[in-house]
Order: sequence, then C-alpha cells, then structure tokens
Amino acid sequence: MPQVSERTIGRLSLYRRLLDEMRAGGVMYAYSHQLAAMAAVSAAQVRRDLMVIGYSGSPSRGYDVWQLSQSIGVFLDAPVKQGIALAGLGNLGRAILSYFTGRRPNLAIVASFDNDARKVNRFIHGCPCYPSDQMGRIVEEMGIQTAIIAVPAGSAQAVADQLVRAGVKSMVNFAPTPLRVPPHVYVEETDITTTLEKVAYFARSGRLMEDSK
Amino acid sequence: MPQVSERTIGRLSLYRRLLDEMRAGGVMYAYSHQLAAMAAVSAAQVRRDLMVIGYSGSPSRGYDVWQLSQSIGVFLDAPVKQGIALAGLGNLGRAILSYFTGRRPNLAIVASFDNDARKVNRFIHGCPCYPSDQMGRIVEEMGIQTAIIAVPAGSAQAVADQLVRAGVKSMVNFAPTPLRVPPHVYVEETDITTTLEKVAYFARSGRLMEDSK
DNA sequence: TTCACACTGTGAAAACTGTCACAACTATTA
DNA sequence: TAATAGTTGTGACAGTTTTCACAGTGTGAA
Ligand SMILES: NC(=O)c1ccc[n+]([C@@H]2O[C@H](COP(=O)([O-])OP(=O)(O)OC[C@H]3O[C@@H](n4cnc5c(N)ncnc54)[C@H](O)[C@@H]3O)[C@@H](O)[C@H]2O)c1
Ligand SMILES: NC(=O)c1ccc[n+]([C@@H]2O[C@H](COP(=O)([O-])OP(=O)(O)OC[C@H]3O[C@@H](n4cnc5c(N)ncnc54)[C@H](O)[C@@H]3O)[C@@H](O)[C@H]2O)c1
Repeated sequence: MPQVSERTIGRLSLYRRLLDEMRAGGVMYAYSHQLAAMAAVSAAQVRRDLMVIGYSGSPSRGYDVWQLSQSIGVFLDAPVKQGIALAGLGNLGRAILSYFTGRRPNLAIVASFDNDARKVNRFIHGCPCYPSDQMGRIVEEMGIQTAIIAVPAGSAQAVADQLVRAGVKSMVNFAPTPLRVPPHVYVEETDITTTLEKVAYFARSGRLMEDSK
Repeated sequence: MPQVSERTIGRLSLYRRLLDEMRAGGVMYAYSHQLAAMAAVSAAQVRRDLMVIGYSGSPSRGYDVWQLSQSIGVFLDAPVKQGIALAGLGNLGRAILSYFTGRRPNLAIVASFDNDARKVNRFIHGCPCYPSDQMGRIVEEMGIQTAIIAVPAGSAQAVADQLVRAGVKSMVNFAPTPLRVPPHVYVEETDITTTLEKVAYFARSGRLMEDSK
C-alpha cells in the first residue's frame, strides 16, 4: 500500500477542482506550471503529486484536462456514494450546509443533527435534521463513516465519542477543542482562533514565503 | 531572527488557550505531558515548541500555568491592539463574527465589508459593516494588517488584491480559490471542499496515525 | 530527415519537522 | 545528608516533504 501523504491528497482534490474549472472554460490541455500557478504551488510539486495517481501527460501538450480530472477521481472518490453527517446546525453548520449542498456528485451531507427542538425534524437546505439523541442509531444504520462537528466546544468531545462509537472513521472538527479519538480515526482540526492568531502573528513578523510566481 | 515555524505558532496559540482553561479551573501547574494530552500532541513536541519562547518550567512542578500563558502572550501578541477586517457578511462571515467577538482582548474584528446594500451601514454583533467600495480607504486609515476573506469564490481574488493594496500583510481565506499574493503577504487557505474530500478519503484508506495517548 | 525546444517523470539532495534519549535539576523521603 | 523519583531542556537522529536537476520524449520547423 503506497500510503499517500495527507498534504498530497488535499492538493489532488484542489487540482481536480481547478481542472474542472478549466474544462468549463473550454480549455483542453494544461501544463504542470499552469496548474501550479492556479494552485499557488511549484510545478515540481504538481508533477510529484500526480505521480501517485499513475496518469502521464504528454511532454508536448501537457495533461489532458478531462482525463486527468477523471484519473484523480478514480483515485480520490469512493466507489459508491459516500454520505457525511453534520453535527450542529448553528450559524456555522448552516453555512457549511448551504455551501456544500449539491457540490460534489457522490459526496453529500445526508443527515444533520441538533439538540435544539426548533431545528429538528425538518429539512434544511434539502438535508434532514434529526434530534441528536438519535445520532448514534441513524449514523450506524446509514453506514456513515465521515462527520463534520460544528457544535459548541463544550459538547464536541462527547459528540465525537458518540460518532466514533457509531462507526465514524474520520471527522473534520470546527470546534476549538482538539478531539481525543482512537488511533484508527482520522481528524482534521479547523480552529479559527488558532488560525487567526497565527495569521496575525505573521502579519507582523513578515515571512518570506508564498511566492507568487 | 529565529524564524519560528508556522506549525509551532499555531500550537503555541492552542497551548495558551488550554492553559487559560486550566487556570479558570483552578489548576496552578502543569507538566508537558498534561498539556500534550489536551492538545493531542506528544510531550516532546510541547517542550520543543516551548523552547522558542524562552520560558523554563521546574523539573518538579512543571510549568506555572499563569506565567507560561503570559510568556506565550509576550511572544505571540501584538504590542498594541491589532484590528482585523472581515470581507463578506454572508452565512460564514456572520458565523465567524458571532463566534469571535470578544474572544481575545487585543485581537478583534474591527471592521466588516459587504456589497449588499441591506447589510451595510449598521452594526452586526457589535462590528460596523461598511460598503465594500470603501474597503480600501477604511482599511488603510485604520492601519489594519490582517483580514478574513469570506466572500464568494468569484470575488475572492479581487477583494484580496484590494486588501493587499491597502496594506494588509496577512489573510485567512475561506473562499475555495487559492489566492495569488505578493511574497511578503501570508495567506492561510481554509478550503472546506478540499478538506472534506481529504477526510472522506481517509475514512476509507484508514490511516495509522493520530495516536490518542 | 534532423534539430531545437519545452515539457514530463523521477532519482537524489535539501530543507524541514518531529521523536528519542539522556544529562541536569529539584522536591521529597529516609 | 544521601538516595530516589519524576520532570525539563536539548543535541542527535529519523522521518517526511519539497525542490533540484536532468535524462527521456513528442512536436513542429527547417
Ligand atoms: N472553524 C471555524 O471556521 C468556525 C467559525 C465559527 C464557529 N466555529 C465553531 O463552530 C462551533 C459552532 O459555531 P456556531 O457559530 O455555529 O455556534 P451556534 O451556537 O450558532 O451553533 C451551535 C449549534 O449546535 C447545537 N448543539 C449544541 N449542543 C449540541 C449537541 N450536544 N448535539 C447536537 N447539537 C448541539 C446547538 O443547538 C446549535 O444549533 C463552535 O464550536 C464554534 O467555536 C468555528
Ligand atoms: N471554509 C469554510 O469552512 C467555508 C464554509 C462555508 C462557506 N465557505 C466559503 O465562504 C464564502 C462565503 O460563504 P457564505 O456561505 O457566507 O456565502 P454567502 O453567499 O452567504 O455570503 C457571501 C457574502 O459576500 C458578499 N459579497 C459578495 N461579493 C462581495 C464583494 N465583492 N465584496 C464584499 N462582499 C461581497 C455578499 O453580499 C454576501 O453577503 C464562499 O466562498 C464559500 O465557499 C467556506
């Protein structure tokens, strides 16, 4: 098993979206340096990343935009439709739902959960919202393996524990609390406070990086 | 100049928040392994990170929770109050504003911008919202150096360009488009689509990592 | 046909990041 | 006082990620 790096997976997802945008604009072929410019990475990085999916471009025309996008899909996408659960339908949860709905064909938020009686038992942006005390059962029944956590910090760990018990294998956590999970579960932390402090720091101690060419 | 790594800065911010939570709970001292458990990193990582701020713990009591938090502050925080601009007051923008308001003492969102006439010229969560055609002028006048981009993907690059022209040195970008910026500007990309695809990928190709002890 | 060109794929090197392991230290106990 | 136990700070090491640089290749021009 090749074990592709986390960073590479993220960039492949980005490359595919850029390729799809190009295709929508009528572009047929792209060189690594063009893709690189759009993704704000180096051309060598693009070529190195593409090695893992086993698709070769032509030295003269570059990559076939459509074929490359398809090849990335074969590598990245689930063979069958993959449902995602969303815990917490507050401001952030609804923002995610409204943005993500209908975005990718076989990756969709298929169930959401909240403990606020007013939000529960109806459809929001086309997604059913269930009471959170049924979360374990529903996630298990639907075979959901991926979840988004958008509940307040105080509830995040408890919600994560429930989800893991229900069979979830990976999560993205928006609450500002690092989650403790068993080794087989993958968690991506998205902590806005930490991010803002970091960014504010680099506004002062100006950093030589992120080249634009 | 030591040039501290991006990752370390992010973790220092996290450590401080955890320390402050401990202090609020009446805890006076903490060992590296305790901090590590809460941050979901290794104890060695914590000690290595703390090297850059030049605060020493005691081998017997560990770190003084209050003093360590202060020392991180001296290292991380701006000497004077640092304002942040927020571009785009849609679902996401408001979620960020409502969550972040009043969170950290000298790091606050002091101006927001939108091009929707209905949202403009009033206070939202205590933050003034201006029309976006005045963004450049106001950001420049207020000396704002850090910005959050929460506008639709199509406008993100144009907004970023304006902000950079007005003197912004670092940004966090929530729009799903990598920003092209000059080398002296630091950008943190937060792309929910890419993140979700990555997380969904690792739900299948289960990964041995993120140890919980 | 042959050449020049600009690109791809990739081994090797470099740069960066995290872990290991241990000397040095301090409080406690006998 | 001396021995013990458990922690810190850090040099050395290991692992990971990115960049470099170049051989190999398809295309178009002469
Ligand atoms: N990373 C980011 O970009 C970002 C931005 C804003 C907010 N946040 C974080 O996201 C989380 C949600 O933020 P928000 O602004 O939407 O807050 P919010 O208060 O508007 O929403 C929280 C929602 O979770 C529900 N909830 C509470 N406990 C629950 C439980 N145990 N099970 C199910 N649902 C529960 C509440 O009913 C509410 O609807 C917070 O932790 C916040 O810190 C992150
Ligand atoms: N990373 C994440 O977690 C995440 C989650 C949801 C959405 N998003 C992204 O964040 C962005 C905003 O999402 P949203 O759900 O809030 O969308 P939205 O449509 O609700 O909000 C966009 C806001 O930007 C304003 N706007 C548009 N053009 C502008 C301009 N040129 N200058 C100033 N304001 C302008 C609009 O008036 C609107 O208020 C989108 O790019 C979306 O993809 C990111």
